[in-house]
Amino acid sequence: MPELPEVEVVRQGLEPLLARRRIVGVATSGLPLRQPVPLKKLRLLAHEAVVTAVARRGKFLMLPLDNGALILLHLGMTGKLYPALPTTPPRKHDHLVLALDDGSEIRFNDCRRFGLVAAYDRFEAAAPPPLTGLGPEPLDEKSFSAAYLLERCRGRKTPIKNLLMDNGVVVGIGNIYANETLFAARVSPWAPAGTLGRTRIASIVTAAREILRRAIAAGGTTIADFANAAGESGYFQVQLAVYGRHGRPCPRCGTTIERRPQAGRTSFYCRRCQPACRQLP
DNA sequence: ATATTCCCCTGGAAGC
DNA sequence: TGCTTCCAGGGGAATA
Repeated sequence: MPELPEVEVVRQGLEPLLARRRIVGVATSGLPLRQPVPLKKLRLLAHEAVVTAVARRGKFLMLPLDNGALILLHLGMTGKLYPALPTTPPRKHDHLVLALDDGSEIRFNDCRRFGLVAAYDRFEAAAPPPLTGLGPEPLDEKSFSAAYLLERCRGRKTPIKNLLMDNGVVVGIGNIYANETLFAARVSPWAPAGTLGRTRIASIVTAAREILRRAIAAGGTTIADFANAAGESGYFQVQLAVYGRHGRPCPRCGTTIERRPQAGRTSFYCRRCQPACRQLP
């Protein structure tokens, strides 16, 4: 569920609770997430170590430790992080508990278990496998530029939406924000990437950045159950133009929003604002 | 190499 | 009311 804005909102909420805290205990549910949770390695690397920061790369949360090690978290579709006291009753689907030196705990809860908890020692931490090969951060104007995206699209027949959701091209854009970005840029999700000219590509880059920024400012998008570190919902969903709005009027032209499957996910679009085959510069 | 298809898992909503 | 089916913000492996 969480895309870049939601992960960033979690990061912001988690930082004051976790940064500069010493980890004094680690516990897990024993159930595997996307991969098994490396309890022994976590205990070896994290016990009595201080979390120096709460950082983000794409949809990954990074907890660098003062001994050079790194804990990596990914929320998958349903991952949540919440603070608790040792006396707080555990919730169903808690899979990791970090006990801190101030007597509090940070718990990782993930109903569908598509999330990830990984740990890397000081030598591995420079290039943890899940982070290698990731594309630029979309909010970084230098690395995620029109020139960059144009180059990545060149010669590609794959639909632009698939490419936008490819974390090797640009990180953090999932199904919601890919749909919203393409609507804002007036580009069909099925447009072959290589057919888009500089103007369209530039609109996509600009629209993506603008929408992600606004979503972060709104606390993220809560469709079913996204919550920040304080357990609060986001409210960007009220600003969504097309995602989940099939059968309702396009906010720009009034045409009924349609939905169609695309590459295993659902695309929402306005057929009038985002005509399928339009060659533009 | 590149592009769909399926699968991991649980639970809520919609359909009958 | 109760049962069944479908669907979901991600990502990677297995197929074409």
